Order: sequence, then C-alpha cells, then structure tokens
Amino acid sequence: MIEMMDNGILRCDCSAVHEEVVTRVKKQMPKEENLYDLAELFKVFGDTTRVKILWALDNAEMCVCDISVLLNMTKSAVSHQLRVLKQARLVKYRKDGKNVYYSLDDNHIASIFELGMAHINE
Amino acid sequence: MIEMMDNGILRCDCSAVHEEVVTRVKKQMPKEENLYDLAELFKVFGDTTRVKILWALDNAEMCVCDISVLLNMTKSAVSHQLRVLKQARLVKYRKDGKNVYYSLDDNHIASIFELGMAHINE
DNA sequence: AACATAGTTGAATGATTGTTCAACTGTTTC
DNA sequence: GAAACAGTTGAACAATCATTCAACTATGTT
Repeated sequence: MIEMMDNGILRCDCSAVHEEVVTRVKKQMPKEENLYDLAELFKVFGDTTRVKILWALDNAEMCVCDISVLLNMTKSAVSHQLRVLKQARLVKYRKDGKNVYYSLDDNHIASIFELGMAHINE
Repeated sequence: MIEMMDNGILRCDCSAVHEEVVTRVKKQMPKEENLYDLAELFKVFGDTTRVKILWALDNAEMCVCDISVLLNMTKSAVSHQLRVLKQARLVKYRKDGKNVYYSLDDNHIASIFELGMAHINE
C-alpha cells in the first residue's frame, strides 16, 4: 500500500499505476529536509548576478566596489547578493580598512559549474 | 581603463578600487550568454518538487501518475514541472497507451546533486 | 458509443525575489 | 571635526513563478 502523507489526505487525483515502483523509489529517496536544502542551494546558483559573482571570485578575491564595476551594478545590489551567498556559506569575507574583500568559501562550486556548463554545451 | 558597458552609462556608484584585478577577471569571464544559460539551468534545479522528480527518475522510469502518488501532488502540478524539466533537456519521455513514461535525459544530474549534497553536509 | 482514466494546458492567484532608492554605519583623510 | 568613500540595510516595487482549478485531448474498456 502507498504510504500516506503527514495529514493522511492524498492530494494526488489518481491511483498509482505501478505501486511497486513507487514504494521502492520512495524508500531510496533522501530525507525531505535534505532535498529541500539541495533545492535551496541551487536556488542560490539560479541567478545570473550570483553566478557572475561566484565565477569572478573563483578567479580573484575582490571587494564590493570591484564587483560593482565588473558587473556594472550598484554596490547596493551587489551587497544584497553577497549577503545571500554568505548565508549559503558560499563566500567568506575579510575587512581591511574601508574595504570588505570577498572570496569563495567552497571548493565544490567550480566543479558544479563545470558540470552545468557540460550540460549546456551538449 | 574599465571597459564601458553597452549603453556607455556606468550604473555602479564607485570607481574600481583594484582596476587591474577587475580587468583581468573580466577577461577570464565566460560569455554573458553562457553565464545566463548556467543560471537558467540551476534555476530549474532550484525547486523542491523538481529536485524530487529528478531524484526519483534517477532511480526508475516513472509515469506521471506514479510521480503524483510518490510526491502526493496533483497530476497537473507534476505535469507542469515535467514540462519545465523537458524544456531544459533534463528528462525525456515515451508514450505507451494511456501512460507517458518519463526518465532522465542527462547523466550529469546525479553528479551535480552529489556535489550539492557534499556542500550541504559540511 | 459511452465512460473512465492518464495526461496536458491556459488562466488566475498568492508567494517569492532581484533591484532600486534612501538612509544609515564605519573608516580614512584633510 | 568634517568631508569623502566603502559598504550595509530595510522598505517598496515590478517581475517571476509554483500550484490550483477547470476544461480539454487521447487512449483503453465495457
């Protein structure tokens, strides 16, 4: 039997065509929480500005002003996005005088981007 | 000198602090178009439902009804998301009678998800 | 032919989100 | 101390998006 969800109400408007497949796959699925976190991570990658920032920081440590000039955006817009990247533990920063220097905080990023590019150029 | 953008108007409200870094990084950046496509791809990954569908299809070929039961969602909602995945060339399908069977159309997906999980569990 | 089921589709809606704007903090320099 | 600059922040706005709903197509069954 198909396992019921939390509330016991089946939202789906059909009966399983291949019950054995569904139950088997259900067992092999990661925890709901992990899948949610995974989607949240990709959501961070799912914005042109953030992708550009990450790609840039993969090449060099940069301050907010540098990134602003590079991407031709306001410091504010860049700062907002850096905050998102910071919260996702993708970038780290160090302060030096008036400047705040950002750099990558994860060595998986380049690999993930490579794989993404591989899919696009196919 | 920092290269001007298309319209010649600098949106950024500051002068580059490290001009040489900016120009060097700018040279090493991929084409605007490729970075856009990359972000678009990750945008597809950036939704819990789609992540679940892809993870499920990595384990077995399934029809819409199966996925609906597995995720406890309406066929309509699942079908909408399958369309997005189809457009991104991430899933393919075959028709058989009343059923439409979906399966993965890219062997990078599992690797990308693995790397994403690696970042989360750190 | 009529009916049930699998799946798709378009419009509508509520929620999320990226950028802008203005105001702010903090550091350096004159 | 005041001006200048780097960076942050919160509210507001426009745009995007995931799900729902209702109507539809198409295939199989009786």
